[in-house]
Amino acid sequence: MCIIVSHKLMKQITINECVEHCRASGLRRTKALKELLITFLESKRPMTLNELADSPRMVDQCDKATIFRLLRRLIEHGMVRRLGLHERAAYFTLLIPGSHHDYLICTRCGTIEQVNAPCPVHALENEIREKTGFRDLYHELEFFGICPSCC
Amino acid sequence: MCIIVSHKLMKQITINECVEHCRASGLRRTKALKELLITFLESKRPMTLNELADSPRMVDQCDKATIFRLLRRLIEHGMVRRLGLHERAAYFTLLIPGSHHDYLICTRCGTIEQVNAPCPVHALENEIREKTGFRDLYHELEFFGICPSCC
DNA sequence: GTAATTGCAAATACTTTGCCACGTA
DNA sequence: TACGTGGCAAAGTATTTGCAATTAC
Repeated sequence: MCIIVSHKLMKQITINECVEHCRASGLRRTKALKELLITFLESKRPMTLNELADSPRMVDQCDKATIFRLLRRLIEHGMVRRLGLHERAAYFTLLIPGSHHDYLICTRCGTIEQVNAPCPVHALENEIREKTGFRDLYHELEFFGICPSCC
Repeated sequence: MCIIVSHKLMKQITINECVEHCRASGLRRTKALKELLITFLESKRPMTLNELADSPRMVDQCDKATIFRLLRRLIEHGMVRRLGLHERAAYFTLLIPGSHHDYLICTRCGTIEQVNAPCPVHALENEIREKTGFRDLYHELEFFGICPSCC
């Protein structure tokens, strides 16, 4: 069995899988849905609503509100995730030297608490610093889930 | 030497240190600044602008615009950090089963790229799942820094 | 035919700035 | 006194919704 698959073919497979998954979830097979999925698969990094709407595939193709509602449906069906711990608003944190914290957030009630455990990413951070040449490196680590009270 | 310090005293020390640090950076010793720092130190978790403005210490005390500008100054002086990889807008990402990525973001030019290394937090994630009873746990990990092109 | 989806425009919400008064150094 | 800071109000930008028209099934 051949495990060497062209990226194009791979993408094609994944797109069809994605569309089928959406169909199975009750979504309709619309052009906007397919184009959005392709845009995501081609991007390799998280995208904002504006970036999605302005991408070559979607501009002049469908309204920003449509993409917004598509994203919402895809999130509801677990196919898309909205990054970060914000509900619209930005979060700020005080930086105390020598004090780093990771957070555990309930996606249902929104509670944010500190994780009281040694942060396991320092080694990777050092590796990245050495290999990429990035300066002033730091990281953010958040765990999300449904807390016992909300289960 | 006594290492047992009351939380209240500890906080007092930290607040004074913070205020002094601000003074050394050229900021003025205003009431709003001190109240904001105390609010942060009392919260133990990241806060939004609205949360800060509505907190008991700050409500009816100073304007939201004032807090906004204070936060901006504190960020400029490296005493506060704004969480997440957003410049105002939310980021979305497609969820492909079995595919997890961490990201490396340049805080100067905004470039976002995938980190091609095994993610080191699975063990901690399992530990959190067992110890806290959170369900449907997942995590986000981002590294921030200044990329070689921007240095 | 029916129900989901879309476009357009309007409403919300969060963020940011202008301007002048005020307080800190 | 001089300049950073504050309050208030308005502007700017992102998100979200209402409704009628359209499209997928």
